[in-house]
Amino acid sequence: MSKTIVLIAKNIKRLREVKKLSQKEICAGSGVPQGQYSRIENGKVEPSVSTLEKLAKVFEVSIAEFFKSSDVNDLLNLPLLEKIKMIDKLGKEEKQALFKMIDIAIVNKRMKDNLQNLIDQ
Amino acid sequence: MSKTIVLIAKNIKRLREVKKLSQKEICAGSGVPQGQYSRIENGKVEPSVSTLEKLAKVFEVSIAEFFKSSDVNDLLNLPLLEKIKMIDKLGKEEKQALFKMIDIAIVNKRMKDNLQNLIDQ
DNA sequence: AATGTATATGCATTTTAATATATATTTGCA
DNA sequence: TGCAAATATATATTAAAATGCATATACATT
Repeated sequence: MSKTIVLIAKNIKRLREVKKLSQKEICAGSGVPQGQYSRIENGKVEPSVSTLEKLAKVFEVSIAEFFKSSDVNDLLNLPLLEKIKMIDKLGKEEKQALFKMIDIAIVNKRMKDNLQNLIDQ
Repeated sequence: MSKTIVLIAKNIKRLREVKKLSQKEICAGSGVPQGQYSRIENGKVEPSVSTLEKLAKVFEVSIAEFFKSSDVNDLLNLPLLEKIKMIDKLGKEEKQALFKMIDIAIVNKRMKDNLQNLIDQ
């Protein structure tokens, strides 16, 4: 039982529960047969990308959402962790200043990426 | 040719180029045969989750990375929930400006609707 | 307990990715 | 240009998901 399949399974089940929908409804909206959907929610199969695509549509999320982990242990392996820990030790003002800079960086990066894409097309 | 496959293909190719590695090297590190890897980079196949898992490992990223788009059109088409999440990441000023614009839009719409009602009567 | 609804499982068939292998094609460079 | 490495493609085989369908099991409501 792969870690990733379990992760996908949990995320999909959680999303369905958040929306308070039955499997039947998800299946009607996505075209995925109920039997197969059940197997996916229970991590019995490795759903294909096209299946995930259909499900992402009814859940109104990006497929990336299915792969996001909220498990601390997974985050522990990220190289970023050390940095985050250090940020956490900073004072209130330093932290706020840092976060603002991060935000600006993100926005700028996204704008740059988008511009680049437009140029490339 | 599904949009998602192309997205995955582009992301994987980009990641490899960033790392300046050959397909051969990626394949040695991941266990994915070179032929198959080539097909993936060219959007000829829909890679399975377990294949993506292997690749994510050598690229040192989360699988979610493969599904992220920096295309403006895709950002515009993101499901509402995703958009809200992105808004949430914006800086204070950007957020306030955005909310003001949304308010104005709503007010305008309401005025238009009311006018229409008066006309219809 | 009985009934209806939701979810899980079983099974045969179809479809498609993964693989191994070989080979063709492109690309970079001396 | 010509060679070598990198990348793309071809084919046959294997493995696993998708599907349709049937049915079993769990869950709730009266």
